[in-house]
Amino acid sequence: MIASPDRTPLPREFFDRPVLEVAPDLLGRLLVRDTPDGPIVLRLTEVEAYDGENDPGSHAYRGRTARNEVMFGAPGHVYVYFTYGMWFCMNLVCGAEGRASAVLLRAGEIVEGAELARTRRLSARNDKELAKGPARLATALDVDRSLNGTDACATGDTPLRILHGTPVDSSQVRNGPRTGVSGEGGVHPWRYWVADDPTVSPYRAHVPRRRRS
DNA sequence: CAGCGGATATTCT
DNA sequence: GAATATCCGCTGA
Repeated sequence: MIASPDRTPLPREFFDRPVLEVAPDLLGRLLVRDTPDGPIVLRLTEVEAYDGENDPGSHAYRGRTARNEVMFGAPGHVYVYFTYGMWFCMNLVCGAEGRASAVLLRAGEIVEGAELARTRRLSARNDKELAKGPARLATALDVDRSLNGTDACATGDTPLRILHGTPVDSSQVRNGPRTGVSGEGGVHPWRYWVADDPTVSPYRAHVPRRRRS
């Protein structure tokens, strides 16, 4: 008998810990996105840790900028960035305020509201692909710049909240190199995923691509 | 299935 | 000016 997922919110203290502790602990948690048409609920299956100013792969590595400002703020808030000219990706800020670490939400399983997610993910060939990859996840949950800086731990009127769900047993957590991270930052095995889960994205090493003339 | 290149704009150097 | 925490569609096996 499997216990049903715990639908109570994760407290802010959950995020106020070192990011390498928080990241694997996020697997199996539930993200609730309230849209005008109804809620979409996602079970997290793949995440990546970025450890502030010490981490060459982190957006915060070269200090505070307009883009990464939210990373330097309080834990439990949402950091959204825009990349490759087309895509949004979302993170949850971790550690004490000023630590500038965050967890990139890379993939998950839509457990409720799949019909709503499908309307934005028309290229997905099946429901397992709806949120298989960080930009796909953000697209499926209708996450864009407007959610940057919002509080995922706030009670009440928030567009996005995170719930306890059912944490994944450590025996089922795998880890390996981060995806698409260039240079020295690529060496850290700070990508975490649920073993054998079909919604986890395929690993791709970073490939620098020159802009066409 | 793998490999490739195009799309696209913000961000930082 | 160059790189990017990516995805998609096409090609060839």
